[in-house]
Amino acid sequence: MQPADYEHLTPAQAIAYQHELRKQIQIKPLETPINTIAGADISYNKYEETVYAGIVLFSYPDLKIVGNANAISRTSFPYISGLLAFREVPALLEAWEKLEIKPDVLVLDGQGIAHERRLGIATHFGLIMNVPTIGSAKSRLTGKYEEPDNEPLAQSAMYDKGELIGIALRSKRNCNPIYISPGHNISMQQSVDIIKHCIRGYRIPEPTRQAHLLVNQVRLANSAKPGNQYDLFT
DNA sequence: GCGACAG
DNA sequence: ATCTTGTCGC
Repeated sequence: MQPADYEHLTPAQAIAYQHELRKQIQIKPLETPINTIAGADISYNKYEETVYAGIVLFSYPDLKIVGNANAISRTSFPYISGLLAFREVPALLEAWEKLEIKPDVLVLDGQGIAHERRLGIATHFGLIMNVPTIGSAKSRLTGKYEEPDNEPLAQSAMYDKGELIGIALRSKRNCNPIYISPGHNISMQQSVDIIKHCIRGYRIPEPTRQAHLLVNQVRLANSAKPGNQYDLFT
C-alpha cells in the first residue's frame, strides 16, 4: 500500500490496513544518539482539499532551528477520528522528502500508540518511513487517566485495555494537558523525556509549535495569492 | 441504543 | 483544522 493511494481507500479498508501495520509496531529504546529533532504539522482551509504540510528541523538538545521544508498538496480523504493518518500522511511525506537533512526523531501533531488500534499518525508515519517518531496531541483520542496536578511537568499515565499507551502531561500551569505517546522505534520513557525537554514556556512543545506556525504562514501566503482557484470572487 | 470522537 | 474580540486569570 502506497500513501498516494490512501485517498482511494474506504474507511473499512483503512482500518484493515491499520490491523496489518499494527503487527510491525516497535516500541523500544532508541539506542543511537539524538542530535536533531523535527516537528511536523498540517494546515488547511475548511471545505477545501488543499493541505499545507510542513516540517521544522532543530538541533538537539539545544533546539536551534536548522532547517525546514513544506509541501502544498491535496487530499480527498476526509477527517475521520481514528483515521487521521490517511488524510495527513501523504502530504507530510512530500514535505519529508524535501527536507535536506532527516531528523533523528520526528514529533507529529497527534497520537502515537495512544489510539484504539495503536496506529495514531505518529506510529503510522514512523512505521512506513522507518523513522523514530513521537506523538504529541492537544486532546485525547482514547485511554483513561487521572487528571495530572496543576503543576508544570506533572504527568499521569494513560491506559487502554490494561495497556500503558501514553501520558497526559501538564506542559504549562493552568493549561489543559497534552497527550504524549511513542510512535515507533522509541520508548515511552524517551518520548516523555524528549517532549519535556522541548517544552519552552508554551503549552505546545517547540518542534510542533514551530511547525504549526510554519504551515499557517505557508497557507496564508498561498491561499490569498491570485491565480488560486478559490480566490475568484464569484 | 447511547456517548465519545487526534486534526 | 479554521473562523475571530474581547476578556478572565495568573
